Amino acid sequence: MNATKQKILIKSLELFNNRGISKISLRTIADEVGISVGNLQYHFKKREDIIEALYFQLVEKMDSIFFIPSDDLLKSFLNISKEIITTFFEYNFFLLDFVTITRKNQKIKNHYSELSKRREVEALKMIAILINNNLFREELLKNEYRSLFKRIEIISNFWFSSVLIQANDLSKDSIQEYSLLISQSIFPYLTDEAKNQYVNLFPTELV
Amino acid sequence: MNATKQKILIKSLELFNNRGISKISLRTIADEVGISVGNLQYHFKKREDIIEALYFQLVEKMDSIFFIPSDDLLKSFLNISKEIITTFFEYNFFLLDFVTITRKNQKIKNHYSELSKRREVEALKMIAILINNNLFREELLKNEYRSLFKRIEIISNFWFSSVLIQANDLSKDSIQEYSLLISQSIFPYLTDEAKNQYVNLFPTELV
DNA sequence: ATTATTTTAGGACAAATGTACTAAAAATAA
DNA sequence: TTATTTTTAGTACATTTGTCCTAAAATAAT
Repeated sequence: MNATKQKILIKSLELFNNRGISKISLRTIADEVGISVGNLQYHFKKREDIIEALYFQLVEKMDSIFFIPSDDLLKSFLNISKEIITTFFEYNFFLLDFVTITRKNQKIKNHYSELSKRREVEALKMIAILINNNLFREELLKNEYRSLFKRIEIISNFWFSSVLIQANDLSKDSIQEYSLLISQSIFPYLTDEAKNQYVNLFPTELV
Repeated sequence: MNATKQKILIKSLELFNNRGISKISLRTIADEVGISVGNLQYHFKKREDIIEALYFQLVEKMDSIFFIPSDDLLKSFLNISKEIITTFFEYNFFLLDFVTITRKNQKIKNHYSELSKRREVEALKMIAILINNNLFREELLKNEYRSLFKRIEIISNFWFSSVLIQANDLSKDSIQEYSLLISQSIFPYLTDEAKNQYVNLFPTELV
């Protein structure tokens, strides 16, 4: 990719993350990159194009997460959510303005919607395997694991927001806290055998 | 309260909910109410004042939820989250722009932050009672119930957003779906006795 | 009835923003 | 070297927005 285009994306991401998407005008970006607005618009005709480009960067990174191999089933399942949050962190502006962005950009909205459906299928397949391996218990309620997935999805998408509505900045430290929030939500569904494995993975977490 | 002031708040709430806070200018509100912008500003000096007024309306309604008495401990615990979501629904604009609003308005941010802390204490007290009554099991992990509270808080605050980033409108029907999401997240922490009660409360939910 | 106060309307302003347009400069191809 | 294409800068414009200000109208107080 063109060097200027690259620089624009990097700087935009930084500015969006730090000050919020609505605070960043094209002039601000151009100034920070050290180019003219005219030039900026040569590379990205519409402001929305920058956001779209960043979105698809994010999606690409997210996709790669699901291909990290591991022989330890439970461990890799627990790790995925942490990986997701870490990647989201790099693009947190997007999650902080998730509603605003999808409200304005039908393309992103549709794409995300499809993505989310695919993720759900993948996750449920993974859980089915975990049940087969006697690591997750059987469902006791209807769609119990679909519910679990939905909850994890919401928390992954919005924990940044939930931090920021109270705190004044987004520290990387809180990733640990929030990935624990998700791990703990999985714990009750584990079989006794898997609970032992869990305790080995998070030894400090036992009461 | 002054009649005009009342009308402004009602209309603003409606407009904010339907079109998103950022799409609604003072002119739009004035037009819809049928008054001049000058008059609008006589009643609310700053745009922010309207939002603040609506926020404190919401808080007042939320407070009343926690005083609904019930003799059935588990039932009332499960009902609270549904009540919260129903009330949030009336003010959904607020949750959809939670980050933007708190980013701009330190007063609301501080107030919400304190509120959230108080709610956590209340919730944990309630759970302690439920444990004493043999309805919830003991904690197996450190801060397990604090985590549970946090998750429920995030889901309550952001499920609107999570619906809207995929769907095009916010239907009242989905309240049922999302309150179930929360109930189900509580289920694994119940004692066998309480699980029976749960199944009686949601008979269709059994696998 | 008059005076004072509250409420309303309407216009004006300054600032910000996305975008369109033109022309110069730089890089590349012929 | 010349011609062509790509990249850059700078300006201008239309629109929107929150807020301010003044004066008229309506209401309340005396």
